[in-house]
Amino acid sequence: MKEYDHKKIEKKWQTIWEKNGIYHAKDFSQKPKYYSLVEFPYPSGAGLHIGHPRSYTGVDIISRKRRMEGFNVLYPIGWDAFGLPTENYAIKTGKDPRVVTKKNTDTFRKQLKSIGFSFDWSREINTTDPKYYKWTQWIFLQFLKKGLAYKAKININWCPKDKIGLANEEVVGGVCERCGTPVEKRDKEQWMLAITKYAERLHKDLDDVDYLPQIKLAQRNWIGKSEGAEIEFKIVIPTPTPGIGEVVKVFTTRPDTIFGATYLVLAPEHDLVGKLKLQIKNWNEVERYIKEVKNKTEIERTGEDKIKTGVELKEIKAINPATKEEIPVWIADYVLATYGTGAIMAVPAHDERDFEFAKKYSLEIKRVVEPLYVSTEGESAVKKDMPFVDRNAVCIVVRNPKDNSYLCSSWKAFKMHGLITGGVEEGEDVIEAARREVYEETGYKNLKLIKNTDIAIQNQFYHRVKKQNRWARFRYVFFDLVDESRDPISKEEESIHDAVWIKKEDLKNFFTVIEGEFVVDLINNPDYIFTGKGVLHNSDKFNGMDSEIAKKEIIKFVGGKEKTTFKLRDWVFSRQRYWGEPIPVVHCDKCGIVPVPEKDLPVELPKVKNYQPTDSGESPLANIAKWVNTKCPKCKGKAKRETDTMPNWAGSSWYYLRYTDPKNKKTFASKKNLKYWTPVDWYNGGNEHTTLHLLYSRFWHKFLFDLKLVPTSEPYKKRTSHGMILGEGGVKMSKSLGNVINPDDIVKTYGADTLRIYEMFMGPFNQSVAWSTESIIGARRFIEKVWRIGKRVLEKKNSSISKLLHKTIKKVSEDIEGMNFNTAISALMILATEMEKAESVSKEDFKKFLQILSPFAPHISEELWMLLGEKKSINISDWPKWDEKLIQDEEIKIAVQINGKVRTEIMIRVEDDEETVKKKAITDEVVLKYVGGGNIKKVIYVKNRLVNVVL
RNA sequence: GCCCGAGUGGCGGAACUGGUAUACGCGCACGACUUAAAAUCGUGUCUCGUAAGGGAUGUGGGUUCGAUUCCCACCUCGGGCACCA
Repeated sequence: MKEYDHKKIEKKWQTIWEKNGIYHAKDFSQKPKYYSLVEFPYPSGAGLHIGHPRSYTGVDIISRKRRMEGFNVLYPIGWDAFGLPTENYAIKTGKDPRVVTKKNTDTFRKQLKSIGFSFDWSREINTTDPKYYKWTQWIFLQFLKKGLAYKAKININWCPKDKIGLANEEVVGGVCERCGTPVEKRDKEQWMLAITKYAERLHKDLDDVDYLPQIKLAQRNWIGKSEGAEIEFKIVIPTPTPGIGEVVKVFTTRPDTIFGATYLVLAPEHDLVGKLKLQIKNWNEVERYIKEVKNKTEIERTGEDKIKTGVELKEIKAINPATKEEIPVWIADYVLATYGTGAIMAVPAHDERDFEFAKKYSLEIKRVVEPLYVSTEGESAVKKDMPFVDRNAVCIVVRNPKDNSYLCSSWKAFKMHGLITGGVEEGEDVIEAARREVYEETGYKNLKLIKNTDIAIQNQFYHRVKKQNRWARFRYVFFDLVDESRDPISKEEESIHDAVWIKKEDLKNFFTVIEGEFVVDLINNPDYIFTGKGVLHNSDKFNGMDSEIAKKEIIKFVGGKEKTTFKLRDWVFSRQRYWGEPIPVVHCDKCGIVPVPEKDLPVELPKVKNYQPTDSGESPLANIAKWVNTKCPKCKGKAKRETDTMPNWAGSSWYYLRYTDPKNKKTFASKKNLKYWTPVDWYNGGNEHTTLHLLYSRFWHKFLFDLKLVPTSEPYKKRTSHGMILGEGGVKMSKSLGNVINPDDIVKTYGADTLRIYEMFMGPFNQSVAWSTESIIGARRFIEKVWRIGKRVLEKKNSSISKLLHKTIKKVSEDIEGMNFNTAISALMILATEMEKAESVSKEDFKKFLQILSPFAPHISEELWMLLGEKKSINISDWPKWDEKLIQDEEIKIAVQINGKVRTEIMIRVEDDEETVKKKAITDEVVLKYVGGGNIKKVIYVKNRLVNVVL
């Protein structure tokens, strides 16, 4: 047998596999189907990135295993070829994007084939192929028909230098991604897709799919569901005019705080503002502010030090529906026109943003929710079924300004550390009570009042002396010590607790009371804003009510209604670009927007001379009169074609459906094929696509489901993601850093099998890892080791290493399912080393090894498999099963710990019972030495793991 | 600021559900084979200590017979979001 020659072997098998079509998915089969999917690549001019094979190998391994398990597997590939880089290249060089794309996909195809992926190449698709985008356009027309595609004037990102509208993805840190110019806002008519109509279902149906938890979370955050209420505030204007400005609707998630709503804020763009032009006394100022906001750049609006600004609408008031009081009305750009109702009730005491604004403009701050601390442990735990006795109390913060320490109380009878507290008697002033308590408990006399706050907490506990459940409200009062003069305190007080001075930085560790955290926060941050749940206060008949319960009650009380709002916005679906699917509508003066009849699809992209957008920011298509001017399909009169194109998310929103029936001319995919193949069983892709692409395609799928065009409501059963491959040293791989690795070089030097093994071995699949050319050699050595063993097995045959083999079969089988490819390979390496050490290895055992190796390294496995006399490809052989009985050990080594430290090991038989093992352990020489004359307190036995002897 | 993810040898990383920390690989050192080198194989490789023994999983606490794993606080790195009421 010859030396291992990866070039020859890999080329040979790739050719044979292709010729025999062993990776072709059969439409309809007796076998169960399995649809595994990877994100199809964007064929850039730079060629395949070293990161592509990571995801593709991972899913290739799963697909290969499934084939061997008897599934009819669909593992397809194609090209997501519309997009910016190609277009920019065309602008620069004047080359036709079709030609560039053809060249790039040819390169990619060749590269992918050289790595030996088991793709079904007969189903290759390309989003820029008119035969494909005909159906992208067709689906768009269905959206249009159902009223889910519409035109709207919206505020878009505009680059004044490139004179072009930018998608959000093209704005990085407030500047144009391409030229670095600060981005401006501009109103422009755009096509929109009403994804928000599906927000609730996109959110809820995540419950039923098997996505990694982080992916579900990211989707949920992006959709941003929040439940709250819509509440109307009456507007009071000096000269009432019927029909204008009578109410403002606000959206809030905290209706429970409405008694603390001390002003109203409208977004500057809010409808009402213009309507009240004549009523607003300071209209000039208001108008100036609105203009200013409109002209703010993205950087100014969202930049680091975004100080809140706003203007009061003078003479305009609103009525708080809970308190019936008049409150001022403001406009401010911290309120977004596009979220909720574009107006808020501001509750500065319980919202950080409102607080910041209120502080700046000296608006009223009214606290209406107070945190509740309930004692549940120890002697002060609240007794069940016992009524509460209400109590007014005070919590006194006394600071010694000399050393910035605080007066605390330490109880003698039990471990309790807190501040000085005490009850406020009927008719007693709070400050008086506070001074009295400090004096009685500590003897300090000269205190200077710093702040009498309206901050309070509520505390439910059991009073162990008075034997009653207490519900106390502690007001916080701040004093500074004037001098240290002090009177002696009573014997009784002395016996209960000590007064101690604690430095500010030590307070956190000192307090044992459950509200200690609150106290420390309060001392560190006098502007304490409480945004949590609690108990209502200052809220009339709702006082004392739990804030969660109060939400519903108050909505009823003020006549509001429960309302769910989403962060998700409708999808801006048009681009003023050349290299995208033309939006298939025409504009007719008489008939308005008219869809292109389905029989006339596709609307093909015409050839142009110049790919530069026009001066007005229209797509270059607008310059081609011959193409633009057309007949109206309805009235046959003059009409103009829409020149906007679709974003490059369009083609990828449904491509997985096309794979099931890629050549169909009558429909995007036949029902029969869709029924057989969908949903996708396992979809793996990059983290960067967990929000947009995944959400968009789920949206399209649900829409098609509603039209009864696809059989399931979700496209993907399972979704996982892979980590990036970084350059050496953990930095990003980029041309400018010169650390780009070309997969071609690796395949040439080390072989595809080595590349595959290395990429799977280098680290956990879902985590980013740094590339290391130095380390590849390990993967290569492993492959060579396999070759050497194969050579020897061919020459002589013999005994069996079945125990380790079966353990490895189990480990590899399970690890593949969990995408723990690195540990699977580690197990294969251990087995290979053992096989090489063994005197001999039987053919049968080695073949099983080859089978479990084959998904990772298909070429060498196939070569050795055939050399061993097999006639049919290893790829369609049966996945080996492990024998549970063979895996069981009879004797095992377990650890013996003394006080949790491993001191020795003993051999036990697996069938030994606990007593036997413990006896064996405590009579062990080493253990006896440690025990000496001492007592053994306890012996813990963890089955087949260890014995811990506690002395 | 908020939300996710991650911190383990010289390096990439392993450790099931709280149960022998450092598997596997790279690198390094020594040895075998060789005229020699490469390749390959073998041995060793967390750290302090001659040893007995001690100390180590970002830092500091806690729970436990026992913590990389659970809880609390903090630090660093990576990614996402960014006034969403």
